Amino acid sequence: MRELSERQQNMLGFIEEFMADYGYPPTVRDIQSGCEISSTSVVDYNLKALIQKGYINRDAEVSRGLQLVQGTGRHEELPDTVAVPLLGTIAAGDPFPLPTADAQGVETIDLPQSITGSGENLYALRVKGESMIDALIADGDLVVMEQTSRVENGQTAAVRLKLQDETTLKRFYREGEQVRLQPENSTMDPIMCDATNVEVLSRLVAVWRFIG
Amino acid sequence: MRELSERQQNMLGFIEEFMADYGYPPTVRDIQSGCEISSTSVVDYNLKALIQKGYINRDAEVSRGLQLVQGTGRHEELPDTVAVPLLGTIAAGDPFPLPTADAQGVETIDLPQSITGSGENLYALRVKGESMIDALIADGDLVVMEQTSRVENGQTAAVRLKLQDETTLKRFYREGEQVRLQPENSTMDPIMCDATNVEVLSRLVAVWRFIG
DNA sequence: GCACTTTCCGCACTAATGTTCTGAAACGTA
DNA sequence: TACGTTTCAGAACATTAGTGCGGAAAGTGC
Repeated sequence: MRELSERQQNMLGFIEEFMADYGYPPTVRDIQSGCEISSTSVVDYNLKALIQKGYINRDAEVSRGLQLVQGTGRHEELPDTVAVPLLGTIAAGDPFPLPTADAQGVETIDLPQSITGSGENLYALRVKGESMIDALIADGDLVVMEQTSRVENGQTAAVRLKLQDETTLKRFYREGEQVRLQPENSTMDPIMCDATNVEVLSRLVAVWRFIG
Repeated sequence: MRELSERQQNMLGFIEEFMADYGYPPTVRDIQSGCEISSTSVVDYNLKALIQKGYINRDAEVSRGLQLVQGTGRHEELPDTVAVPLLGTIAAGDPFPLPTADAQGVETIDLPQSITGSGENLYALRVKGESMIDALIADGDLVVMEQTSRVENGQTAAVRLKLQDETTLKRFYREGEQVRLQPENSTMDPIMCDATNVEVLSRLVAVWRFIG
């Protein structure tokens, strides 16, 4: 994607604006007057440049035959939501699931992009039972996890205790050679264990409880 | 919005399809061949009918000068998200806020339409402090409420105890002349009180906890 | 300066395209 | 059947609008 001259930027902006206003693309002469260009052939010349550089498509001999190429505009709308795969349920005692290669036909849930960001490495699980009540997560809640092996102190993570072969969701604090795993619920006591015994599986990104 | 003849329905469908395919509207002759119509004047005639009936707009003497009128199409996409007003914070002891007439400039949060439904009467509050820990709601959580005075048994609602002048968020069970208010956290005891002393303010629809 | 490329200009040409006119067919109603 | 309205047909017309050509201006590297 090469750079655009000032005139080409003007034209591209005008085309975007025009299409938003009118719902159909401008003619060569619309662009000419809109961008104060002295000749239609100059518009044609720069439209060809825009095609060459991959910003628009154009159907020959078709009036208003312009199409904006997706992903190049400055004023494009981002999709409102990201589809996050819902990989199943997590129940007390179950090993914490990890995302597998995207199987087709997996159920997904839509989450606002403003919250999920890019949605990379995210997956969701439905919580079954009271196993996470100490993390203020109830039966039926939806938890959104990000698969990662690195968490910051104070973040909530799904961790596996290797020796005990247990998986649990706790706040994670590295304290020297030790790791402190702190339940969300302040009335419960933290667990201390050796850092080598702790494997971080994923990070809690969000909890979504929806009451019909 | 009057009814359309078969030909007009065909034409409208063709226009929608064409615009989805090409990104710009069809010409009169595109419609003519696409709908197998024998004359451009017939297309023109029926376009005028579609304008008359409110399905499209048309700019005179402008090639491809068609615009679909919003809200009339069969294949239109619904918006992905609903903007729910974020009316402020709720802290321990505060009276539970109720939505006021839509003040302009209120911050909003986008929630997926699949979850919120129409979004009628919904508003959101940021939870401050541990006041709702017994409802499994943590500091910083976002609660989505629906303003209503009617709740079903077992739903979680914001209720005001008139005599005590207290507001609280509990599961609501009507039991004859009494109301049982049950904390979400099963280790805590329910409150029983007289039905006349309980005013339902709003219903908990969702809890959203997001960890940066 | 000189050669070369990029960009611009004005204009003319022609295809694309909306519009209109006359009349006919189809349809409903008295 | 007679009449008015709606819809369709075919053709011609008038703009609209894309394209191409010769040449000029502006920038670039030697």
